[in-house]
Amino acid sequence: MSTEHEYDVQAIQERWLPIWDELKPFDSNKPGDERPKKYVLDMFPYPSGDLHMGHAEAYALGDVVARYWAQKGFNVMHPIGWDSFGLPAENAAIKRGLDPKGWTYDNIEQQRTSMRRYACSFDWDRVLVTSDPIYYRWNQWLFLEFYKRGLAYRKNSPVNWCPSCQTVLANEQVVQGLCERCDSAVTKKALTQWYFKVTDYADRLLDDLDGLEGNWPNKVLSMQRNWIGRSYGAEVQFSIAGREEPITIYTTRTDTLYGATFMVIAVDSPLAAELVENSEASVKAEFDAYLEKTKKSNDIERLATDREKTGVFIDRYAINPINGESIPIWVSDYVLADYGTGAIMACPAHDERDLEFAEKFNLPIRPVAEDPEDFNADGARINSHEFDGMLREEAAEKMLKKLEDQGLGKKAKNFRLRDWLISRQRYWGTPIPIIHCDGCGEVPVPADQLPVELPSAEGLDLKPKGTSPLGAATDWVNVACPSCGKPAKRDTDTMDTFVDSSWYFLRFLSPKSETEAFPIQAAKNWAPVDQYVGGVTHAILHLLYARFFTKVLNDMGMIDFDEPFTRLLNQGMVQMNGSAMSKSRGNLVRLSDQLGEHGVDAIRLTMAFAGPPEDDIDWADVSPAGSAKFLARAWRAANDVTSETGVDFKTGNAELRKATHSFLRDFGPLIENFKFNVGVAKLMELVNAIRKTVDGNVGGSDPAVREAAEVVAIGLSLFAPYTAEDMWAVLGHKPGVALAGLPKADESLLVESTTIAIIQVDGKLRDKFEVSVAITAEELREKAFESYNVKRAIGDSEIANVIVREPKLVNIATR
RNA sequence: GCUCCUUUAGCCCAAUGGCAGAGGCAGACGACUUAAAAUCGUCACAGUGUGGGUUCGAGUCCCACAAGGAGCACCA
Repeated sequence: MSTEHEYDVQAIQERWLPIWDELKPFDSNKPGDERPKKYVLDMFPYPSGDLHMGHAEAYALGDVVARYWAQKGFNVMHPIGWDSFGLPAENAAIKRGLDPKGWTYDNIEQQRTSMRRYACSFDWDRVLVTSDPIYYRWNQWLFLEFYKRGLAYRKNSPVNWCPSCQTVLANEQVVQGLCERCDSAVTKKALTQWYFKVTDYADRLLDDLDGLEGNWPNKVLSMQRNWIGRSYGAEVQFSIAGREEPITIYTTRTDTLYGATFMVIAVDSPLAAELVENSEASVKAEFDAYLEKTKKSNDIERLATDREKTGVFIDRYAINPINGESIPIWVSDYVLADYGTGAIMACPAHDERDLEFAEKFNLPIRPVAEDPEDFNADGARINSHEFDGMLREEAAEKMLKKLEDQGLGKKAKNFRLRDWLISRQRYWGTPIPIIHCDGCGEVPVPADQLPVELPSAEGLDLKPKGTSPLGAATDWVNVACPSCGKPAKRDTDTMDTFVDSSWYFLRFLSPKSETEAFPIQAAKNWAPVDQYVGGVTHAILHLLYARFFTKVLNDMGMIDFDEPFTRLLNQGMVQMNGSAMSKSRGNLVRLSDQLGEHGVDAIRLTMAFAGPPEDDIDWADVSPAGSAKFLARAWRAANDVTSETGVDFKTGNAELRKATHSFLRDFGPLIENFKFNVGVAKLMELVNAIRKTVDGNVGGSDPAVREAAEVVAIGLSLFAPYTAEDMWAVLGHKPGVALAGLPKADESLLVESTTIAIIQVDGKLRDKFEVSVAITAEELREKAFESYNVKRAIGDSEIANVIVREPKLVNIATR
């Protein structure tokens, strides 16, 4: 405990850290531990430097949850690791001419030290680092398992391409259509790349979101639903003059088939290329010019919403199967090559985009709805022969039936979700464990030859140049084919780092294992994650990929659940003066400065108290100095206790005991519902009550004061571990307030014999008085009518209704 | 354009459909002090973005609108 009668933040921090290292209160692997299990996980950080304010918020809030369950008597597994592969390390290395490895591991050490000082309740025996071969070996193993199941495959398709950096970019590396590194306009380029077949799981990924309702933020659920974007419709076959095979189009509006006046095909699709193959030179030239222009156009132009429609008529015709009509075929960039079949029927009378196109190129517009105002064509059909008069739904159904009978159409669904492009032409990532052999083709690296370790970066030019830097590591690239033994080459691409983070929560069960990705039995005991905590920035990609992996692992029989994160808490961001903190904006608040000025506990408490955790915190609006003041106040309250440990609380001051136990009743539900700010407010209330009791005529010797101070120390341990531990010592206890346990509220202390009854007339408060809680409805009603204020409010009005909710309320409604 | 969130005191934020205020910041006043800081105490301040509706009763439920924010975006 503090020797001075004064709250010394720095001294307290230095005192307890080594003692906790000894005690290991958050070791989740104690032999014979009988406590029920709880898996609490914070999204692991990228080691891009020291911890910043965002980390401070995330880990403060994650710690509240983890420490709460520990106080509730659970064996909490709260592990930490580093998501340490990726571009920032590589870019830093290029800039400084260093090995990405050194930069990465230096940062990890710095963050580890900062986390320890920040008193994170991590289990330090379960650390993982994704750039360790012992970790990424299992990325490779999983890749090969996916490959076996046809879930990992290579295909040639257009990808984001930065012409200046000469590299493929992930969607997330394209910012407003510009390369995040060099700000040049990103274009598309066709390349052969590795993909994971997420689309095979699209239905399950969408449908299973329903089961997360209530436990995941609605925002995330709707973002995921949006992203997956399932639509129901039909595939319809249009035969083509001069082509044997018909063209299949996808539509959600079979009911507008009679309004289809032309067909549009994605200009960059293989189908379009094929259709113009033997066209007249003039058509072909026009097509080629347009295709070239489209390829050069970048996302900036594509994003412009008011962009005029463009396209080329390719002098070919399709037959509309519903009426045998011949319609012209156009190519355009407004039809996407990789959605549906890359071809649509255009119904300009009932589709805004088609209408715009038709107007631009003077194509016929034929309405199929009776009411000219009915753009959506919900009402009665016209121009639709035997279907005339039918409403949208019936028309859709019957037209599809007709097509089905002729074998020209069938029900279909489509997803906005695309397969996951996982290959990167970069050095700092998990090598893809495939060997390319001229004779045998793609050959998986045999499991007993894993891991395929990254070669040293020494001598490699890491600068992006369109192909992976690993290609230059000739000793590494050239290997014997595992199948035929002839000279072959390793795949030189590395995996997207989202692969690493898609299953790391399972690796924590045995981070050091060299024989398995994770132990199946331990996964049964510990997983899925009971509580996941992290930023909303990962609402789509990371969470979707982790859900995908979980479903695949479930299908592989390795786990018995199919959702990885039972509950999810998304904390907001820390801002300064209304905007995200950044060096260039000049509003950067340094965590180390804040910790130095106010102490770890005050910063953690401020994060929890600022407001609901999912809201952004504006650092200009909060008061770490105020938090520090409260901590000192709480600490002094403990110092004011003069009774001995173990004193019988029952004889203590009744009023304070009641405050203590109503705190104990309210606190748990508040934390479990993530109302940390309210929980802190309740602690402040209790400290105020102690102060009042001590300074009043009861004094510090009353047992109720000790009881209240001990409860404050335990409750405070969730937010301010150093102060709480010191208070615990001041109160005469052995170190270990983190596991002291939250006492149960004594309900008998909370029973009221009287309450205040509210009397309303027409919903307005007119009188209130104290009544027994046992009062009958009849008695309360009578008392209400005796009130002078009530009589006056009623006046001459006639009474229409009297609502009595004894013992609290009477509402008299007048006419 | 589509989807979603938010709006309560000068500020950050509470309030199982039942007295609008739990807590804090900033503020005023007082006690302690030679003084200041720290500490302790007391106090003031809104009727819940706007307009409707449901209800005995609405900050809370429903509808429309406004403002601010987030995500997706030519997905046929």
